[in-house]
Amino acid sequence: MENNRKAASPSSRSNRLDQLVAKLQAARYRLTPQRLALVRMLVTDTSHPSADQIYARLRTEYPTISLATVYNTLEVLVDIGEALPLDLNEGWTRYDVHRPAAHPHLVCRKCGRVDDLEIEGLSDFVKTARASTTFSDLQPRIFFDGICPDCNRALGSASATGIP
Amino acid sequence: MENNRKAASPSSRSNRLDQLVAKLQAARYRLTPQRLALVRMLVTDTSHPSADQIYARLRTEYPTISLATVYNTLEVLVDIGEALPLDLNEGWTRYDVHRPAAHPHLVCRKCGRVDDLEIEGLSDFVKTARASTTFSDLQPRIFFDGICPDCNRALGSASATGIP
DNA sequence: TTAGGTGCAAATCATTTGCAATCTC
DNA sequence: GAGATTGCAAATGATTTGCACCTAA
Repeated sequence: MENNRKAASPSSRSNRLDQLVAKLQAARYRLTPQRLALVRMLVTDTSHPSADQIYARLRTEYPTISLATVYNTLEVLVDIGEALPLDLNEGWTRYDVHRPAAHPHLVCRKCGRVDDLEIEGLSDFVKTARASTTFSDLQPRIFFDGICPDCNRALGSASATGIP
Repeated sequence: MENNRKAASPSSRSNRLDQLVAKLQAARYRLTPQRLALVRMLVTDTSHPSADQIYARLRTEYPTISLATVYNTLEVLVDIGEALPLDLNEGWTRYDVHRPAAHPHLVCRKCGRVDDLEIEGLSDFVKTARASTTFSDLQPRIFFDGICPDCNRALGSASATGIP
C-alpha cells in the first residue's frame, strides 16, 4: 500500500489541534462545536481538501453543519494565519492547515493529488527574485504541475499491457 | 510618466500578430473577424487582462461581439499554446499572449497590477525541484505577491504628508 | 456547400450574503 | 443577556452550454 505519505503521529496531531484551538481563543473567536469539529477533522487530513470535501467529510459525523459555516470557519483560520488557501486552477480553493506559511506544492495533472514539496535553495531563489524587481514585500506562491508516481505507474502498466 | 514598461515596438507587435494568425490557420481554426479583432487587441495589450476586460475593450470597436466568443477564442489560443492562462486568486483568469511559456509573474497586492519577472537561476531552481520529487514532467507556476512601485509611492507620500 | 463559429440566454457551480433563530462567553 | 455564530435559502459572478442562425473555407 502506498498510503504512507506524511501520516501525522497522534501526538503531533493533538499538538496542532491544541495550537489551533489556542490561537482561535486568543483571537477572541468563539469555540463552537462546529469549529471544533472542523479543526479536528482538518488536523487529521493531509490531502489539501476543498471546502466541499471538508463539508462532505464533516457531514458524516456532524450532519447538521452547513457549507456556509465551513466557509466561515475556513476564513477565520486563514485570518489568524493558521490555514493556507491554495488556488490551483481547479475552479475551487483547497486549504492547508498543516503548514500555513507559504511553501511550494506539487500538483498531479492527472488525479489532482497535491503534495508538499521541499526544495533546497528556495530561500536563495526568493532572495534573487527580491533583488530582481522594484516590487517590495515579495511573498512567493510556487506550484509544480506534474504526474504523480501513482498515475505514472498506471500509465506505464496500461501501455505495457495494452489495456486501452 | 511611468508608462515605459515593455511597450512592444510596432514591428514586434505585427510579428506577434502574424505569428498568431499563422498558428491559428495552421491548426485549422477559422480566422473570423471576431478572432482577428481579439488577437489584434491582445497583441497591443501587455496588462494581462481578464476575459471581462478583453470583452469590454473589444466592444468599443466591435460592439456585437459576445462574451462567449471571447471565452471561446481565448480557449483556442490556450489550446494552440499561444496564450498562458493566469489564475492569481482574484476569482477570475487573466491571459498572457506575449510569453505563452510559463514564466514567473509579479502581482501587486494593492492594485492587482501584474508584471512579468525575469529571474536568474530559474532553470536551476526548477532543476532542483525535479530532483527533489518523484513526480514527473514538472512545469513550474510561480508568482510573487508584493507591492508595486506605484502603490509604494502612494503609501509613502500618504504617510509622509499625513493624507488619510 | 457545410462544418465550424457566433450570439444570445439560460444553466452551472463555487462562494457569499441576508436574516431569524441559536448559542458561547 | 448580548453579540457572535449558525443554517438555511437566495444572490452573486465567472465561466459554460444549448441552440438557431451565420459564414469562412
